[in-house]
Amino acid sequence: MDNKKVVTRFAPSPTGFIHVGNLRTALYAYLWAKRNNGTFILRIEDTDKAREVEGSIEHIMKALKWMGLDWDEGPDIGGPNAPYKQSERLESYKKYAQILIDKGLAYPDPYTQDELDGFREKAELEKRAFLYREYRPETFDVWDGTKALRFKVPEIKSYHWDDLVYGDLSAGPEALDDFILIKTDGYPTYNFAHVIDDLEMKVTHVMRGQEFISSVPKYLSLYDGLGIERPLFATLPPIMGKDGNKKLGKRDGAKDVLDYGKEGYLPEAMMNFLAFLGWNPGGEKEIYSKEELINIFDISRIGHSGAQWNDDKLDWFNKEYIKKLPQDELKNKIFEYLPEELKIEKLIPTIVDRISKFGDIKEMLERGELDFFFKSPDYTKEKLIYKNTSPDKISSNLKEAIISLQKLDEKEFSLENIKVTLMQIADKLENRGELLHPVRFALSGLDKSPDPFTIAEILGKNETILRLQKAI
RNA sequence: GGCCCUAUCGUCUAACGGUUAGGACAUCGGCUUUUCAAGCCGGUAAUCCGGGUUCGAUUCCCGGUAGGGUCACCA
Repeated sequence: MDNKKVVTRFAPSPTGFIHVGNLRTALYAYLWAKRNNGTFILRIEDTDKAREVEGSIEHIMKALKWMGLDWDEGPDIGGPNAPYKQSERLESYKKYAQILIDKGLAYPDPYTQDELDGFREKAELEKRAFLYREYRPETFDVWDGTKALRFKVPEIKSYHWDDLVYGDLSAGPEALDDFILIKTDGYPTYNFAHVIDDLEMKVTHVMRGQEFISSVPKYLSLYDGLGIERPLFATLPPIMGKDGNKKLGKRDGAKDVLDYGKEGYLPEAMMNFLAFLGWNPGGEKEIYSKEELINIFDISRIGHSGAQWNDDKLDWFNKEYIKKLPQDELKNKIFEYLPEELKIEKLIPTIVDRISKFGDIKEMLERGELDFFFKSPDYTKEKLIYKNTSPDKISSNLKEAIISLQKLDEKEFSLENIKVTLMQIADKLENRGELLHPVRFALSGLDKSPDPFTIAEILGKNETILRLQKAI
């Protein structure tokens, strides 16, 4: 096993978008493959034709690409073990099904759906798990494809196995049953298909969520029945919803991965955040680039307990990554969310300080926080007054400010110079607010706004002077 | 109900028998040029409970409790 090239796979079913829980599974599989210079496979598990949603394969691929999880083999690019869609691998499943039939380990299910429902209902009434194998027929018909093909569990026993994350895992014989290999529609079940595919695609590490633990004995009995070597298992702890009481799932509002992109989250931030949801390299560093994650990711440090989804922490990660963005990239990103008249470079620092994701810009605009730039402020005289200062005093302060600012020429009208100029006046006052507040208000007309120096710099000399004169 | 998994601040986690139980997010307080934001500094806050094992348990074992998962011709 040690010398084998590491092969991992992400195997979604095309039933819609993938959410962040799915994405973390993909991320871990990706990181582990890359860490070991191995292969990361994308395989589409489209065996449930009823639930299939059109366009989801493209959607899923788009989501993986968004976060930079490129696959080495997949339905679009092919690979040595193509095809990578289960619906195109029916011959393989048939072949292995025949092997099982020949071994006497597979048989057609003689019961109707109603009969099965009856058995299940009975078990439920008796408050015990339903086990099909208790109804296994004595003699098997020849399978002609019109009935579902079931696996005959070779040996009913407790299974113990080793998991790379959880260590020793076990399940009682109740977990073992004659599950369906091939459905009446001719497609295999996940239980059967994934085992065959993993074998043929030489997958070495199967990484999947905790919800599969109780199914593992079924797979183990199938590996045994087939007489094939099984891969290594790495079980991932669940991601819980915001309330922390349920596994994250679509029906509880788990969002489409691509929606995070639309809201202005950076893929690097999402990757970093997701990597840390259930895994931690130890130590106190938290910001890790993709390359760093690849170098340090270790299956054995994946946690065992469910982690609650936390938007605040994601926002924090995102802000950290926004701050690290190169100027031109930052500018492009921000301008994407800005109307034409506000695509002003001077505005960028003011915006960056006030957002954690680019989508927040939309809300800033809605709240009118940037109105000062293109609208001449509209306010009542009283708003200019600072505490108990008299209107006359305010006026004379503003006049002094204008005179001083006039001395700066256009070129000198920088944040630093404006600040020095205004502070010189303000410091002579009993209260700095007697100047700073009216100036800020005259320029912005807003109760909450950036500081007066910043606004003045953004507006430029002419507009600043104009608004101050108007205020007087 | 059977089977299985889990349990450290509100949240994500570190500490793989000996620490004043560490960090981050959130929260609270302070500072910085009035407001807002950002930034900086600081505070509050945790080993689920009960038994063992041990000189010593967050750490190992058992039992409870709580939470989660699973028992499909879904994956």
